Amino acid sequence: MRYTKYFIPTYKEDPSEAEVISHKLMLRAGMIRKITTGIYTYLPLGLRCIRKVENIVRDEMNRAGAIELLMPAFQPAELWKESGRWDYYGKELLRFKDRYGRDACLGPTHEEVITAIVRNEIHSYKQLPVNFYQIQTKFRDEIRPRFGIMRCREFIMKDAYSFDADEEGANKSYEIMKETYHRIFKRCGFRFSMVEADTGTIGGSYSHEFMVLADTGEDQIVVCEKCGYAANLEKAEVSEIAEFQDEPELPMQEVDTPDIKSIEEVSSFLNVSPKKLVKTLICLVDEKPVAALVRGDHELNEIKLRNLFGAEQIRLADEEIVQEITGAPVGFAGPVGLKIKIVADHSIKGMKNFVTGANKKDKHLINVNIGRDFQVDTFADIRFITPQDRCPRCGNDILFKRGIEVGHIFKLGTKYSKAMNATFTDKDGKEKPFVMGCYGIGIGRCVAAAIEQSHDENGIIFPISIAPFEVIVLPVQMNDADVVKEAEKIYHKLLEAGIDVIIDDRDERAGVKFNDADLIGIPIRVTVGKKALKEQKLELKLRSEKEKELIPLSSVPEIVINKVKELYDSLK
RNA sequence: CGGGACGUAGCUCAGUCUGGUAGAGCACCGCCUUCGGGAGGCGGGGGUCGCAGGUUCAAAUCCUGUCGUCCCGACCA
Repeated sequence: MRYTKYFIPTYKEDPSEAEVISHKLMLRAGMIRKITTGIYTYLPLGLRCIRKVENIVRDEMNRAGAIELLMPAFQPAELWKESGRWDYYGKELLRFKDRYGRDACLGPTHEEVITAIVRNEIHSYKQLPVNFYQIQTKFRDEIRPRFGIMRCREFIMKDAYSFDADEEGANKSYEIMKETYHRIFKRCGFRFSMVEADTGTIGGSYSHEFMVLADTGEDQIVVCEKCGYAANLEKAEVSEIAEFQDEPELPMQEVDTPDIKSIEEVSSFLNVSPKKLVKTLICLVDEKPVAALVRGDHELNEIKLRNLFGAEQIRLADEEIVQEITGAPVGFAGPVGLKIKIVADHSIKGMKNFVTGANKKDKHLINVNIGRDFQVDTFADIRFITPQDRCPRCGNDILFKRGIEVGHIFKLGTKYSKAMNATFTDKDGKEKPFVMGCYGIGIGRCVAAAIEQSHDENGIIFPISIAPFEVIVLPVQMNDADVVKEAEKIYHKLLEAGIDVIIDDRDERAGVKFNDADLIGIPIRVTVGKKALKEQKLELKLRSEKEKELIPLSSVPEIVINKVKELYDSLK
């Protein structure tokens, strides 16, 4: 490719619309441009990176035996009503009516469509297992799109769906995808971690996320370096440690706490540690009120609570409902005398003489005790893990890290096949629902994550596997015929060798070219300058390293080709 | 949906408080010089100041509304 025949509109300054580094750099490098909130054009350079990631993904999916197809983005509402997600998915599903007034949506994911296809086309266990995948544009009307293409409303995703005859087969398919994902992300040059995750709106029995480790990541993950346990913060289990406090139960007492509501306020007003407080949160679990109890210094994990009840929706009750249930304004709720179901975190079990709200305005209770003053219906793990907690598997220290979710795999089981009546005939002649799995990779997000993970003050440092070009040939003096001639020669030799090379043939000053080459992150730079040329030499520089190397003109293109190979090998 | 910030040239921003001829740098076009880390000179083009009302002799500037953008949160995954 010739720079002058291509289109790479770079910016010198950070655009005001961007906050995080990958977003800034993608705009500056001329990779993407915003059309409206969460909607982007991939400019030629950005598209090249997208295609490189796609090709890695395609290559590895094919190797794993998955079969590529392409489903429509346009999806009729009927399918979503069959699966039950038309009502459940919420506003994130981009809905519309066609000219006849029929409900439809733009697909945020394709469980419904693939299940509809498979139930019509696959009828025998002999055709199983099978794994279909596609690389396609998805639509999710995110409530708050941000960070450029990291979280946007229209994005390219690889999604795959496996169908098996039984649990065992489904587990095998899941394991194959796990392995495949490790290979893919390795080839993308990521430092990443696979973590246990919640299944969210996709549903199913269990799932893992693949997180690229980066400080700016949206997700918090918890890892144990000793045993390898790793989980999304919201999923991370808390081990049931019962710290029984050995003290006599004191008489419960009501105290005045005028306008003292928050944990901090109560704690300092009564001069007790937040660990002596119990928070009572009134939640609506599928619209039924439940009181959730956690220690003052802990946070309720609503997802755990939702999963405990197997509920679809959960939310904190608003002021009116709290008033109705507790008889007091928000801030004074307590378990004593409550008529609704009470769920308490394990950490409450051993507490004695703690503080709670009194269900009266401006009153709290001190020296409250379980069993004597109120009953707990269920003890469960319903809080977020904290850095003070131990690894739920091995009991060692845990670390908190941040990550960018680039892949997510789900064991779906028969959730969709049952709901949509997708069955096959098994060996024994019986009709059975397919056991499914689904597997996603955010293609664009991979590009953003790569930048987030690897950049410096001059710009992007792409791993060679997803860089827009592998090599840039940079003639320094465009007014020197020899320099231009040699640069052209090298460019053509590399092209012939099958290298993805660009020559910066612009009549620009050297500084401009160097800065652009650094900004867009081309891994290998071959600089042709008249000084070195006099000695029959060229300069070779890796974007990832500071040092330059002079190489003999006669050794090109071999040295460069070897360098390319070397960089690829480092990603295996 | 709540809180905050912002909207002036392609980009980054000044000017708004205190109303009075719409600016700078970069980018773009032409000429000259320069040529290994975002060059310099001279000349030039480009903006209904987000939009709509209002106040005023006069509005980028003050008031009201509205749209859009970004950040934080809620929500969602």
